[in-house]
Amino acid sequence: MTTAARTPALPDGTRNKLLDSAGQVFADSGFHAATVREICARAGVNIALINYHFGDKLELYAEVLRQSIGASKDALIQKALQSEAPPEEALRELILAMVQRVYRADRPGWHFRLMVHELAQPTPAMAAVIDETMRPVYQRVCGLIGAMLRLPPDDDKTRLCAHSVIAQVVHYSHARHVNARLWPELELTPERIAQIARHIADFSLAYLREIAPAPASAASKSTAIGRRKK
Amino acid sequence: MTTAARTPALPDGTRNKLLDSAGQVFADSGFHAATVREICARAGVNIALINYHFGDKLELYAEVLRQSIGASKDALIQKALQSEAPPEEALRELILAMVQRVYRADRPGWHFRLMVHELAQPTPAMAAVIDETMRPVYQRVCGLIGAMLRLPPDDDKTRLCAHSVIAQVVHYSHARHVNARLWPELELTPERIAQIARHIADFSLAYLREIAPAPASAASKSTAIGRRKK
DNA sequence: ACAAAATTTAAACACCCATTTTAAACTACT
DNA sequence: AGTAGTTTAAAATGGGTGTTTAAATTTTGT
Repeated sequence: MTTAARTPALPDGTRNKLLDSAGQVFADSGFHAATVREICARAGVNIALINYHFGDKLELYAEVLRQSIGASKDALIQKALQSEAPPEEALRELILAMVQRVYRADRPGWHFRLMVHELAQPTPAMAAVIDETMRPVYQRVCGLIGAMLRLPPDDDKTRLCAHSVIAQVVHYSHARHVNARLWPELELTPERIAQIARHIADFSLAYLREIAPAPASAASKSTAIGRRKK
Repeated sequence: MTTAARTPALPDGTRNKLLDSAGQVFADSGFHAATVREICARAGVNIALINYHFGDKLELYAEVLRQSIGASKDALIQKALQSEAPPEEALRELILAMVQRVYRADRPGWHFRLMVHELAQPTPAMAAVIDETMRPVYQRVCGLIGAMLRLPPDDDKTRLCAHSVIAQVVHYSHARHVNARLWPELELTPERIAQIARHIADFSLAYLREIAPAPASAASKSTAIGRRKK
């Protein structure tokens, strides 16, 4: 009945213009405050097109979110997720990739702003976003930490540590405005970003090494941690 | 013109009922999505009263924010801020106070949810909120960590560590919905909250002790020798 | 007690938004 | 040619919004 959403005939048609402008407007104002008029105006298309292509506003939002998820297949993250390095190094790689991703505001800038809106006012679509973009990273972090602590990935201690690591990373994204006011001198040069990632890794690994059981056999790595035991 | 906002005659009049329900509704939905009808309904008063007492919706919001700032004189936080204990213990106290404050959903819970909305869509009022409610805590954390590391409170390393500590605390508030999905088994009993606070303190102090310079006098703590310098 | 002021009420106002509908053009393709 | 898919424009609808009005009520001052 009426006109259902159809698959796009042209890959660069008004449908994509709609998706792009919708991403910006939703990121600026959130789902509720955003208006289809503003979206269509910024896309330079007619208002009726949004109904023709997507059915209604909510479905458009869901599609934007889906696209945002798809774009979140970040190359750095994917590479870090599949690293074969020992847990400690793999965790360092993953932290660096996450921090760099959080701070890359140039291209797909509105992805993270969308996420902050979702935190404030969750929509039914957020569950999918969490499952598809955050859970893989979360499980990987739990897996790495579990390997270091010789604990199952879903152990309480493992998860608490994983949350501590992730918290430090996303903090620089979620609380960006707060940080900007509390620490205005902090410039986000690439070197600075790398330094932050290194700090988070150092900060976290200190505790993980402290409570990790002593390795059974002498590790091949020259990391030489053995001296401190609680 | 019309009827301007007046000072309340009674400390427990409809004006305060309005302020209270407005705080909840604004925290739930944000400024835009919140409706004056919902606010008045929850307060059990007539719709026109919001105009009579505050002029309009925006002025009501500003008043709520002002009250939220004033009410942030949390007893636990204040006590922890003025602790005379040695830095390590004082930091533990402060972390516990912050975590407990974040998770006390019954009474002043909506302050933080208001903050999340401000993160997503900052209003000019946020700067004042940061200065009056967050900066004192931030400076105290920097001071304590600086004392442990023998570094000035505004040193880069000090601030990075302070951000790491604060990030872990506020993460359980900001990313509450995400955590609820990634770790649904996590129940927030008082014991659990205390455990989380303890974990954050342990997690953080491991690194702080590791890089802290050896105390001049022989202390009970085991100090790491890890000679790390920039 | 009585009048004036403050407060509350119910209803309506005026506006904006999303959605749907209408009808007419434009575009391809057979 | 025609035919179906696509785009445009405009209008109407229905619902929700903040705000206002004018009367009713309560409180206050004297």
